[in-house]
Amino acid sequence: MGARRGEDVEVVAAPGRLPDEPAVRERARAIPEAAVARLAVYLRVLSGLAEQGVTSIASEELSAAAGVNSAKLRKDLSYIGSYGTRGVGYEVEVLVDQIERILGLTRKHSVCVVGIGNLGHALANYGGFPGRGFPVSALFDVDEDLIGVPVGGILVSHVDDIVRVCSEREISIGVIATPPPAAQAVCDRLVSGGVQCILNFAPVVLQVPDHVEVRKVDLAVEMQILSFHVARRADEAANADESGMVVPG
Amino acid sequence: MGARRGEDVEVVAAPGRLPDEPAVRERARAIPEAAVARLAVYLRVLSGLAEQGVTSIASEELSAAAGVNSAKLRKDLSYIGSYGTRGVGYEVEVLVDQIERILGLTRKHSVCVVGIGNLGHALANYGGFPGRGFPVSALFDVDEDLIGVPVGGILVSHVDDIVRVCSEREISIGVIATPPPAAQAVCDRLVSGGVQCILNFAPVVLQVPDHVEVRKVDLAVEMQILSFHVARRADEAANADESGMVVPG
DNA sequence: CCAACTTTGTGCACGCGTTCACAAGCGCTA
DNA sequence: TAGCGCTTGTGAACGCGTGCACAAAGTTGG
Repeated sequence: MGARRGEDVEVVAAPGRLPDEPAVRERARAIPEAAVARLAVYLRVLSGLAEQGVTSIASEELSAAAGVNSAKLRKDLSYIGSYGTRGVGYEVEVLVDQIERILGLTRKHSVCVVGIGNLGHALANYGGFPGRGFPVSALFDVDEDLIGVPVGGILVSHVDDIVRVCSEREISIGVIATPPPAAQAVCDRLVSGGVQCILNFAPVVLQVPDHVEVRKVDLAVEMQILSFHVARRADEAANADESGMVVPG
Repeated sequence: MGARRGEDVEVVAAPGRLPDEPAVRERARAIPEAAVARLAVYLRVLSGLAEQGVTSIASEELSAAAGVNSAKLRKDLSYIGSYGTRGVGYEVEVLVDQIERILGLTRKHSVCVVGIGNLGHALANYGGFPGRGFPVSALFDVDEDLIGVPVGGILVSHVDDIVRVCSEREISIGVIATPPPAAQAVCDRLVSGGVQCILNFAPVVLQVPDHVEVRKVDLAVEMQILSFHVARRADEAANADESGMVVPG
């Protein structure tokens, strides 16, 4: 849900393509975003299973563990190819490899965190991020007292050096954990530094060029959505009440 | 994206309802989740405008500030009623009040945070959460060294006391920031303690009863989605390359 | 080797959310 | 007060994602 996205992605998949051509790359483009998010969840569940020594699993069981229905799981997996065996199920290791390939986890993506406050600290210490590796290879802040201090094994640099450091260390993903007013300026520098994707924790709508992908994690919004549901429940209860409904039990 | 949601919400809105009846409560149920999330964003933008002394605004300008198109903005606002003036725009204060009402922000919702590690610390110190208040009124951890220690002004309690403390302080929203293995047990206790909604930071698919709402914030998944986009871009570039495309510039 | 059973992969239909485009409504001006 | 221009609010069409249900395919047992 970046500032502008999709909008005009007109070409979803080449329509008149030869059927025998693999077209993996075109296929990748056609995977719905929601499915990509679920694939990441499947990957985690599968990794857990692999550690437990499970080698094979059916869609029914895997879908239950991932909290979706089995048809959706199979459709999601079909986006990346046919790696199951009918009558048997899926080989865990094969799925793990294929999902990692599609998600681009075979290459390591260097990450930087900007804003080493409470949240930034937490993110920096997260340690390469759960699951396999997104190495955090740069940290930035404005506070002079923090510059040069190691956090989670990385030395904090000054935000003025974002462009240079990001270029040097080939950072592809930037995480913004600054106060809201600083976010847009930091974002601009990350873009100048060649960062392709941004994960934004600041409650601000970022403006970015079309070639940069933004995802935002907005705690206030999440809380307010929950608040909405609490209110909705309360209203429902009030409604049921005034319409003379008998309380069960 | 809780474990199970929606599924069978058959009743979307009473079909043959009298047109003159307000039916605000029924209306509330019909607001799509995506629209609720955007309403929260509009609310933040509007609050900022109000502070700057702006009293009135048109959909075109507001939508630009929120990063959506104007038609979507107007449709979203129409879900909560007709509070605009044709030919003029919307009164900022009116919109703020109405969105707050719909989101249930008129009542304060007490929040608790479970797991006072790096992330939990950050959340506890977030200070009533951005925008107007979600007072954090309880903190929990297993670590004996943390029990009784004040974090962000609140004393940390033991996770064994979750049920009692949540009941006593009428906590309606629980935030889980524990390691993955502890998440489900903590979740069960929160539910027993009467918590209605859960915000889950642990990379685990939580199982909850139907009457509890779960939202998850999964950093690993977010990173992997970004990774997918990086990979997609790289593939596109490779494609364009091998098809003999001329690099612009 | 055949039959029965199991599970995948997917065509199709349904429903929700987004977008378009315009009618309805309000204010301003003459 | 009538006409004009602007902006809202929404009916309708479109497109995407979800869920169903079944054909295809593979395995096991006789």
